[in-house]
Amino acid sequence: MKFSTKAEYGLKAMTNLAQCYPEQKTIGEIAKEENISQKYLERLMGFLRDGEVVQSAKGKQGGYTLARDPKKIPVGEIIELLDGEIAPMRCVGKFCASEHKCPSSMVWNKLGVQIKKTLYDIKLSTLIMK
Amino acid sequence: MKFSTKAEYGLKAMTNLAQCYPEQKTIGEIAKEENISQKYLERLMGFLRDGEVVQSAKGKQGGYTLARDPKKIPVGEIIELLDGEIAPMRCVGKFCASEHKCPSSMVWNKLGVQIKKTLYDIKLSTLIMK
DNA sequence: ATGAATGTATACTAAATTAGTAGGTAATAA
DNA sequence: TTATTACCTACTAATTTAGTATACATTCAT
Repeated sequence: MKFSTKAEYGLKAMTNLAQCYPEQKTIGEIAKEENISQKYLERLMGFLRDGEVVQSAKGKQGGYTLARDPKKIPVGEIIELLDGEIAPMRCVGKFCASEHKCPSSMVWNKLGVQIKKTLYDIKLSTLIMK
Repeated sequence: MKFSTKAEYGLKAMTNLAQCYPEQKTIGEIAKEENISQKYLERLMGFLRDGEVVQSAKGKQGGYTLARDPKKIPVGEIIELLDGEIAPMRCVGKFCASEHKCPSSMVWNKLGVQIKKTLYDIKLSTLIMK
């Protein structure tokens, strides 16, 4: 199990923005500093904006800022916006032929809850502490 | 972030074996009960055997058993054997152009440690408790 | 010994996902 | 009115995942 670069890039961009919060920055600046393809980052920022963890300003002098204080942005939220739901339980429901009698049906549930909790307990602010 | 079916199938097989521990079972039985392609599972079990979390007996009357008590098998170990290292820090070293000055260089470290801890704290035995 | 049942190994293929590119449109401040 | 920025959609390349095919090796029961 690992993170996609989507989540990696997204988190990098978010920690970058957290470090200048509440100032704004352009995608170009972030992409350069974090060594990410600007075009690709543009798309990723779209997901983060739709998820309301960042706010954007269009036009000249435009850019991005965090939508709230880094203390109130859980890392799990960022990851889910980019990578989809954390630790989904695929064996449940139609995927599980034995319909809820699958011997492992509770596995993903227990596991998912714990991982989710871990990732939601870590806040963006924690990641930029020195 | 999610689990691959590799990890899912592997964990299913392991919890299945945990439920009959210390008895053994054939790959065929496990594959049928868990609704997994037998051929594919054969390959996955190879990784688990190499990682010494299961033991195999060849030939007629052969099969698989857990290599140790389910209380002593962390879920994280199983997942790493199948999916590779958990939460690797891709921005470190050669992947990071700014060489250790990358503003997010500590992100994956902190995050990886926590996730790893969570997954290593959950034991196989926990997953089969009713 | 022999044969059936089991695990082991390797190579191949198909499908899905990820990562990235290309080329444009829309909005805004100077 | 122009430069700068965000925003949008379609396309492509690369990688990974999932699964199949085929053959071989080992062991037990008879």
